[in-house]
Amino acid sequence: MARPSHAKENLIKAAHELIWENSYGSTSVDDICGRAEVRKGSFYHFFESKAHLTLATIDVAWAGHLPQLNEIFSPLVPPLERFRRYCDAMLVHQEEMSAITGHVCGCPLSSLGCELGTQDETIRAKVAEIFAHHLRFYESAIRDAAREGIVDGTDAAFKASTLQTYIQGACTHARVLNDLQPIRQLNRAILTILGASSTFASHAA
Amino acid sequence: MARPSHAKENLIKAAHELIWENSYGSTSVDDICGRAEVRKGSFYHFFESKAHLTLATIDVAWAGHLPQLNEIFSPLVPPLERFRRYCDAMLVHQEEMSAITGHVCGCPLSSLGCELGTQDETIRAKVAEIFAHHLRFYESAIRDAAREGIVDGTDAAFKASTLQTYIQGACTHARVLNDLQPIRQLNRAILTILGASSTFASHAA
DNA sequence: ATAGTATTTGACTATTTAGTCAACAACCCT
DNA sequence: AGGGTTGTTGACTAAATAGTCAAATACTAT
Repeated sequence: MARPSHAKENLIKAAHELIWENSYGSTSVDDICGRAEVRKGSFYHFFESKAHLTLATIDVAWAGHLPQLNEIFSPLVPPLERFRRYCDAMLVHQEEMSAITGHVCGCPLSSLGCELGTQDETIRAKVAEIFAHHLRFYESAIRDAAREGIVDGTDAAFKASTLQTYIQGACTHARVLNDLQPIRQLNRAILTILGASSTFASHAA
Repeated sequence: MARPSHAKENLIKAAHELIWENSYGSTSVDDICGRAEVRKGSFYHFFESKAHLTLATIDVAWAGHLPQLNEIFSPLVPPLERFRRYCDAMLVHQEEMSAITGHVCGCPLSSLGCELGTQDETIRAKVAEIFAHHLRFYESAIRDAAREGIVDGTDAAFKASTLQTYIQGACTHARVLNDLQPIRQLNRAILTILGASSTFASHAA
């Protein structure tokens, strides 16, 4: 071992920020190196290519996100409150990014997956895999809610995937409209989709 | 007047296809010229830049789409059937593109708006404007359905925007998963969101 | 202290990219 | 028929881009 370095993590952080704020296509290796304050030689010391760095970026982001998901979707939390907290956290996150960048940025994974979905199969598959993980959180919350009689439990899998589609739509839509409204309405829409009355919702919360 | 030409429309068609199939960022002016079989000088004779061509592409696509929307969402069509036809048309469209390209391509407007939302305000605004038009179709269908007692009519605007968010999510999600499933489930999910029982749905259809 | 290893650097190449331009060609109108 | 206008062409520039590499450097472990 020799010479400790923050270059690798700086590059990952810079890439994550730039791609999220702008796009994969408009973010050059030079841009990433510039923000990370790392020279290009170091970039290629740590990563084979921009695509490889992007994969690492996804891994690191997911590793950082999972503990939060585990906390929010903990079986100890009442099921509808899990969604409420999830939506709250997302709104806070989006508001922060919006304040920093001046734009609503949406979901980095979703935007990236959409942009590269037809072009880079490795990245597409990784994004899809992480979405599959999310689905399990939703599904188990729906089943728990069904057990408590708060929502109809038939076809929890369909409901979960409907929720996921909706959540992804809210992020995309917010970015396109440059307006946080779709994310503000997220929890309400989720309750609508689940067929849980808002009375129930405030009851659960 | 002099010298009739298909160059302009060829360029618009090529740009639309390439950007939809791949992405804005990965589609170069040379790519577009190549597919359109038009030389670069002609490109810049008709368009100031790639962004300007893209704007024209959106305009042309929307002009071509509007008549179909008017037909599908005609007040003469029973309201829930409008959505059913809309979903059917979308699925057919997506299946065609998927067969041609080998990938699920999603909604060109949505993908483009998402990719450029934070970068090109002109394009973002135009995409948002077209989405606003769509919203009116949804909203009027919901109101008509409410008048017939098929769905709850309180807050039709919220329901319409929820639908739009969902539809956009389905397109994005289908692209990311490279799977038509979210689009196949679209109509069912729309009925769920509207709170119309599937019995009602098949009744209306 | 120093040997070994991981990291850093900046200068380098080759390719792709957007965009320009002056000369040329085809068509319409009169 | 031929003048004016519009469209076409290909060669051009300048900038951006991904990626390479050999030499230098700084740390760690012994």
